[in-house]
Amino acid sequence: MPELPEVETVRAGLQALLPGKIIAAESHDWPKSFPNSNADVAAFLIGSKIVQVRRRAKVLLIDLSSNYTLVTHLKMTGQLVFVSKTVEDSKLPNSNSHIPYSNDEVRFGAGHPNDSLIGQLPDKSTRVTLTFKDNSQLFFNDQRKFGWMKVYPTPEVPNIDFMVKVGPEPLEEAFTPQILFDRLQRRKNTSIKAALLDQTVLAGVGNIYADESLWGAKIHPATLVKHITAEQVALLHKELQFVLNLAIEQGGSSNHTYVNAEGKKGSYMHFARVFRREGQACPRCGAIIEKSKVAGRGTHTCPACQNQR
DNA sequence: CACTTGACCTGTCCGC
DNA sequence: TGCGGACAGGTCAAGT
Repeated sequence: MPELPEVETVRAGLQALLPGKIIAAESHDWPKSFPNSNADVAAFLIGSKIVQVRRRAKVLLIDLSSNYTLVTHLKMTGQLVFVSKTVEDSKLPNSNSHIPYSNDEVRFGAGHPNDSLIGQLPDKSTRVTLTFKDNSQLFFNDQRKFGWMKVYPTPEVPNIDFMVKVGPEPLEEAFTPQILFDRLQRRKNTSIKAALLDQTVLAGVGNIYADESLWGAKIHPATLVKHITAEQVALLHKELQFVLNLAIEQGGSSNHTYVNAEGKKGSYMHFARVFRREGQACPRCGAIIEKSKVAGRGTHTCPACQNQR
């Protein structure tokens, strides 16, 4: 589910709330969602304080005072929900209120199947629960169970296989059009869409922003990398940064309502030009947007202004 | 090595 | 209302 902008939105929100929290307990109901052993958890998590929340590619890194890091991948349907229960249900002015929590509750991530469950966590999709010393909680919900949380010694994080292989961050200054061109050369004989989705080429791009940036650059997603010119790559570089920055500004994309730390909803889908807009008019040329399959993924294109070679 | 496909899971939607 | 199949914002392990 989440791509770079969504994970970055989650990171910023958690960074504003978690530092200083002390972990009092951890529980999980699905071993693959939290593969570390209970003994490890007790030793590395319990009693440690959250120092900071970082991000690399689509991975969240929660650094702890114990010099361990909680590494989290949300995959398709993962979300992190922070709940600070500062008002007891019984103390609410109206005890029948359907708003059992204070405004401190913040829900991060997109795609939760039922937003009415706010205030009723843990729920069916809750895989991991962290309870802090002040009784606030962090829930890792993940309907499809693809995501995971693992604990690593902080100094070893850069040596995790994924971290070693993952490509450059597309929004860092060091990321130039030339670097994008060079990185793409390792996937010369595949489609540009498959190359963009390959995290070893470039970090953080997924299905939405691949389609959106390729539309911006007027490149058909099925175009082979070897047929794309340096000029096209330069334009794609620009469009990637534009789309990712806009999405971060909008708090990410979501088809279900959610709010980030500032109380804003993720509204990039409002700005999407092709993604999930099949059957509608291309905002650039008016042709009808089509949906097909490229690199095994649902792919949205304008048949008129995205040329294929 | 590079590329493609299937697997990992649950839930929803759509056609019969 | 039920059932089968396709599909969903991601990554691995296999296969060719």
